[in-house]
Amino acid sequence: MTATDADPRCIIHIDADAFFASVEQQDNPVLKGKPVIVGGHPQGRGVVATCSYEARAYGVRSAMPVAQAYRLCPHGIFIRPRMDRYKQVSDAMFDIFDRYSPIVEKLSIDEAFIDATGEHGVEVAASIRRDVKQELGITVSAGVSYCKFLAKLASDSCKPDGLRYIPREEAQAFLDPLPVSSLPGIGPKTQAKLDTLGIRTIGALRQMPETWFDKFFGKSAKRFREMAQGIDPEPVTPWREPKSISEENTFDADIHDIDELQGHLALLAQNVAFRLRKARLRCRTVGIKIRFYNFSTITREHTLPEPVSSDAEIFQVAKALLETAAPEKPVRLLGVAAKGLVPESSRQVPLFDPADSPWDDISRSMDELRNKYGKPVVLLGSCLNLLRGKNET
DNA sequence: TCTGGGGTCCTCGTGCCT
DNA sequence: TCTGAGGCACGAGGACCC
Repeated sequence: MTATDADPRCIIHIDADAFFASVEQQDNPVLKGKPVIVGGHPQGRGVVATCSYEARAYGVRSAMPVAQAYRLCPHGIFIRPRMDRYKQVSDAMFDIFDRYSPIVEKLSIDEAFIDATGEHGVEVAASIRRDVKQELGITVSAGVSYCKFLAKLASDSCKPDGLRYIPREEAQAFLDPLPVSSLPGIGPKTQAKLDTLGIRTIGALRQMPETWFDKFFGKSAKRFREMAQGIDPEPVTPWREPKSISEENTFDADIHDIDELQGHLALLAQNVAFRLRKARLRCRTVGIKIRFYNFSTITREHTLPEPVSSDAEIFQVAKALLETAAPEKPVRLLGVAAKGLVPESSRQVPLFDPADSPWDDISRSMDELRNKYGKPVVLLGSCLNLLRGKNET
């Protein structure tokens, strides 16, 4: 099969332009036309989440340390992210997508694939762009093609505020000169390895024999070989079950004290457990992540015989893992993850004791209080120790 | 330069069981 | 009883994405 074979699908990829920064500029028109940088504090450890195109003119990029962004653009307007507000605008944007197709795959807060098979894709994409601009005041770029990854490459190539269609007969000519890193799944490490072999473009990659793909990419060989040929049979999938829920925190200053680490761990465990219950899920595996002062990172996890979702049970496992890991170097980041997710109803109930775990009742009561008064109102004992320490300073 | 947070997927090593 | 092969689950870590 080649890119010229019949594939009757029509897929649109929509990607908001500098989403967080655009929302900030829309909410506060004084910011329009100015270099807006959304991310951590300029004197802190954060990175840039998004920046306006005015900031990009100074070399500021996403994922760049904020301190570096500050050096490049000291007169930039640095804003802390307001995720709740971005989520609101995102929901409104997805409501617009839903008007045009029942098959919408959410890739992230500001990006989606829309299956427009049977429609005139370019006209649909143009209408969506117009609606989003009129109703929400932000611009989105759209790519239209017969498969997902080409639709995405199309929208990437016309940013900002553009619309591009890649028909089947032009796919190979479009792909061949692009760098290999344009293919989803080829990041800096794989790109560097390919570079040492002299393979720098998708066209060069496409020329490699099938046996070479098998050896280089292993299990993913078929997918990369097909993508290089403009083939991507992946359907637009409206909903996927989450595989894990995690929360992590980078500290303002590295922490050495184990009690203080446990306090942070309790807060993280509690937030993860709260999100699990909100999603009506339980987890079988609890993991922790520790990143040390020198950026070396370790993970530890433990699988339980029965799935859990209470604050106390998740914290107990996380605490045991932290004790096993016994970090001796200063810690800059701590995280807690819940994996092996199963529906809430899947916990086995003992034959002669129909009651849930005693922690379930406690967690339910805590959730009611949290929902009423906000998250921090009920805290595990270890968190209280942490806050007590903070208040004393 | 100095690296966030929340995810997914893959590979590899190890231990257990048959 | 011992040994090796194969399958499987688990755990750790790397790479990647937005």
